[in-house]
Amino acid sequence: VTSISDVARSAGVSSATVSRVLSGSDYPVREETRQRVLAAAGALGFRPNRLARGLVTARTNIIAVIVHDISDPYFAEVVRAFEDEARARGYQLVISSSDRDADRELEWLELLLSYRVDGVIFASSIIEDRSYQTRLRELLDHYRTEGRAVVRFAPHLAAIPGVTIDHRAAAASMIDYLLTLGHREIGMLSGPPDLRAARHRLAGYRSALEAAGIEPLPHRVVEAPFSSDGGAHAVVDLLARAPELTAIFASSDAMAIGALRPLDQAGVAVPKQLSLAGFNDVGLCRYVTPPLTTVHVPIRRQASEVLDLVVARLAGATPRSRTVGTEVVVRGSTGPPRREAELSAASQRRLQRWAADGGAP
Amino acid sequence: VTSISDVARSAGVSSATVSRVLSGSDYPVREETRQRVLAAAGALGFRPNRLARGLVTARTNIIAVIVHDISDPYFAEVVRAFEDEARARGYQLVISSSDRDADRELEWLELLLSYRVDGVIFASSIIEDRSYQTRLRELLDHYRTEGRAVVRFAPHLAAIPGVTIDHRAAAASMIDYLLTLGHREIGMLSGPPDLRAARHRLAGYRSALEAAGIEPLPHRVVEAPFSSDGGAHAVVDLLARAPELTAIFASSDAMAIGALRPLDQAGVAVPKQLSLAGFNDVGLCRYVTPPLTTVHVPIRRQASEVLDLVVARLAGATPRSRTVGTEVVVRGSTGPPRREAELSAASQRRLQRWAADGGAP
DNA sequence: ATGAAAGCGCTAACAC
DNA sequence: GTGTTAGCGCTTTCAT
Repeated sequence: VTSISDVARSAGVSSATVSRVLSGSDYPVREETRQRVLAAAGALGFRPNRLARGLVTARTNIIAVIVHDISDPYFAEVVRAFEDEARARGYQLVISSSDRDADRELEWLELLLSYRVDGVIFASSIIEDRSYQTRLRELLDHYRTEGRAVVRFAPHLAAIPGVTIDHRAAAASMIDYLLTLGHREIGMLSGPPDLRAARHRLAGYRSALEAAGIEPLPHRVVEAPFSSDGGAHAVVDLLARAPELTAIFASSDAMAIGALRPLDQAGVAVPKQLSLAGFNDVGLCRYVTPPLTTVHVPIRRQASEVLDLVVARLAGATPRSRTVGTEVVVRGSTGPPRREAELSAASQRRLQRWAADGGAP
Repeated sequence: VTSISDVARSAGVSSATVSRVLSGSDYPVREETRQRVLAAAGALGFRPNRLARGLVTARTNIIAVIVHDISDPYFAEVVRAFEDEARARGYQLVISSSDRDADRELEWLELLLSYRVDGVIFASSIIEDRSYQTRLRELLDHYRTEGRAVVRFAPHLAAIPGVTIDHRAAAASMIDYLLTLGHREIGMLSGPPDLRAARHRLAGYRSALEAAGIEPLPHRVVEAPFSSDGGAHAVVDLLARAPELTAIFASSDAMAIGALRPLDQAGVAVPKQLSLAGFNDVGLCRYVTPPLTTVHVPIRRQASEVLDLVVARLAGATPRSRTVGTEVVVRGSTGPPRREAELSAASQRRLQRWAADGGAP
């Protein structure tokens, strides 16, 4: 209701002076005048209108982050990290779940552009879809020409600068660890094949096995959504196809945690009869039973560096992409392989029954 | 880069006409003219500047939601629900984690006001702090006079319309259920006492016990943060003080899930030796071991109704608050009480040791 | 049905 | 060091 000219009148100065004081400009203003403005603004409870400011400066101090699904614990942690880092740099965060829906994501990017957000962070892996990528490139051109920052936190368009992990190497490191434990029959709960991150992790699984002289058998991999539900159903499928497995690497912690449920129900002891590992190291890994061995991803550091890239881009620099390291965190869900060649027939039956019962707890 | 006047020129009409066509106004425009405008806008790839629009209409189509911590699985689900509901109504969502920090929350409210968000949803329980509440009321007055919507999803200022659950009754219903199972020594892992939701749940616990003729003993309640970490440490404390407990009601699922860890480590079988129940029914409850008995909260419905309130407020109505029901969901973490009076000395020692080891998994 | 013009609240030249 | 003024891109009277 109260505008800059009200403050100006009240302080007996021009609106330009008020703006210079209140916008944090480094324009010289006499100390006494400055105090008068500040006092008037305080007395009037003045809040500058950010829309008006954004309209003239073409900067909003808003950064958008696009994730697949904010309700996924991993993304929730990621968003939180971004929020803290953004705040520390004076930016606000807008979030959006794309649900891995290409159209929705594009629609969002257009909308964000019309809100003149300063930058967009892709925290979700790129969707492998031709027409999406073409449209995407067009939009990104708009962002570029307007001097807005586009940065990636996940494997996305290579042209976008970003701070990512090496999903392939990270997955391979976990497989290497399982090999060290003595496992040879290792299966994988892979993520959605249209997501680059999922494909990279799968590639890491395969290459690590090959490097150890083990053929990566197709029936030992099953694809599912990155969710607990996905993991729960997928593990039943996988063990039906490949009862010889002594270890399973899940492409996400959520999947691994989901897999624990039917295994527990069917009396398959983890890690005694079957080792299970996840990916991401969400906070929850420490709290499930057994605590989950997983690939630790340094989310906060990654987020911090991503924000640095955003700031650099906005300052006109052309920063280079970086990769941050991951490491295997050993907890209770992995151990040496069991001696028997196959999971007991009884366990297998119980697993099937669990699935037949609709996966009830 | 391209503005409404570019479109106007290209279509051979005035910018007013373009605005009328593109802003979805119901102002009459000849069909042929409308088509010409649409074609020109399409050809130019025109995106209206939302800041400019917001500056004149004083509406941004942005709704802010304030939660305590987006990385908490419960709030992550809540935010997701809001996101979907907001999108369905043509609004965008800005989120903010207040971390239960009064100053930060107030700062946010000011900032949101300066961004001219159409509404604010308090998804987090009010902080019991005098000076905070005074400042809060002032700010809310600003929101009111500017015709912006402020709605609550959690127990907050009673003056704010909202859709909430009855935390007291919900907690009592869980205690009633435990009583039905035969428990008499029931403890509680309560949340932060400065949060109204936590206090309401505690009150429900007490009143349910009293109604059953059981004195609610103070040493059977321990307060902790709503997190898994909080629950893990608190359960150790609680059982040290009250080894006679046969059941524990945790004020949040995260706490309950956290509590499972030390219990498992110490060999305290859940529910055989100790029943454990949570609150909220986050997706994860189904996947922990054992699956968690908890109070189901209809988040999506609640979120949907909250958005309805927001829309109603923005339309000038003064909708009334509503309460939605909750229900006890029985899963595997609760059962009849054990026969022994106390937890075994060995278990107690192991619990202590777990804590002494720094709560390592 | 359409256009001209006056702002919305702010910043950024430019003048003094 | 301070004030004047011209927009930023849009919506909205008010004419016509």
